[in-house]
Amino acid sequence: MTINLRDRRRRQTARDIQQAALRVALQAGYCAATTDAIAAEAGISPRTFFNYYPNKTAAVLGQPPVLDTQAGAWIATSEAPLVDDLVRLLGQMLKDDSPDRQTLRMIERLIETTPDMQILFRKSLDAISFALAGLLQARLGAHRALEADLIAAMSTHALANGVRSWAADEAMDLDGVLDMTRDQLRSVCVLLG
Amino acid sequence: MTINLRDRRRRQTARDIQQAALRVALQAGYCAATTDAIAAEAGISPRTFFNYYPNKTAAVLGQPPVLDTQAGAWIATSEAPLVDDLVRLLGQMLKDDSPDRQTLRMIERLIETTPDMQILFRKSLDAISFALAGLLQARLGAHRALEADLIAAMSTHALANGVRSWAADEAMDLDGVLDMTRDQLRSVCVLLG
DNA sequence: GCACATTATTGCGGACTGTGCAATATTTGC
DNA sequence: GCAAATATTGCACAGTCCGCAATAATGTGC
Repeated sequence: MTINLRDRRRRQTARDIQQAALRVALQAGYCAATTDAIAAEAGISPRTFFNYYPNKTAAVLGQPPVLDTQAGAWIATSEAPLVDDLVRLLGQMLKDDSPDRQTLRMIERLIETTPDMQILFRKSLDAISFALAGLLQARLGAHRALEADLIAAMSTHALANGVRSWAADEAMDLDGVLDMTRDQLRSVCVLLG
Repeated sequence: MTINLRDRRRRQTARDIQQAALRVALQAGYCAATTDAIAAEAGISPRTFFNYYPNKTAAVLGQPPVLDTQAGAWIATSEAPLVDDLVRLLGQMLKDDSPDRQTLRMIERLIETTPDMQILFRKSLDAISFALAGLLQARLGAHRALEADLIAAMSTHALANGVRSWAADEAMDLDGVLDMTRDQLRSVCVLLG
């Protein structure tokens, strides 16, 4: 149990720091929220803050979901329609992550007051996009590398749109996010002819 | 001539600083390239550096092309296929910008050594994506806001792919970039079914 | 329980970024 | 050439982030 217990504590502390960061940032504004103030709010030393997060942005956004490329390798050989496979894969990831609505709402509010945060939010999803692009390239072939990249970027983008709606709408569940993601991708295809 | 002359000097200095920044970053690595070193290389004081660029990233990437929403408003009412209109609009912007192959190549090389730069490169194109999303929403309607966002993101992404190929391939011209952009968008539609 | 190994926390010092301000230099309009 | 506008610079300062070493906390084996 030793490792798990420590890890659990670590994750809890990381979450506490994120909550503190969001509270301070929402109250004082993102730029005015110094790492010192966040550390104070979280009840840790300024130095410890950087043991948990490399920078202020990471602390505010927390750890984004991770796309497990091992567990998603099936997509390379699947013969189901691509959109369905994409949504299935992203759904797998989303449920592993089980995001916290309250936290996401605070992030939402912060983005409203600090539009620059939106770019940082997207950036935090780039790791997913990159991993997904790799999987898609395995499916589509190296000659479709650029397209794989585009589809990956658009899919994570669509998922992010869905998650933001989910955070705002109490009545929505995670499957609703996936439905929304699928709808967006299909609509784009139709619109682009 | 007064304003134009000063402006020309300003733009030239900005370009000089960018070149200096790229030289230093390529030689020492992006992280190790301090703003002081860049200023020294450009022959200006460290303080003057920040009169031209808000930060090191901006200096390295230079000013990205700007999508003129006035000149692109026609897309809202056009009845041509969307892909064609998108490519036409982006082509208009690209030709206004007349990018410098040599500079882009240095950026390319920098991205190769510092993969994080790729994210920053994309981020520098977000302003285009945002402007384009606005135009597309005018065409598609507010109920398609999410899709407009997705199409805008994917289009600028595809254009960036094209420009990077153009920088690498001496035989390619700007129309080739646009052809590539169109091909990518079409392929994505086909692949997504 | 007890000593031990591992890990977490903290303080300190330092390099770097970015900004405001005021002094100085340069350019421009007349 | 003179006065106004603009650009450059030095200086001081707040803030970010990291390396290092000392200290505290926690889990392991006995």
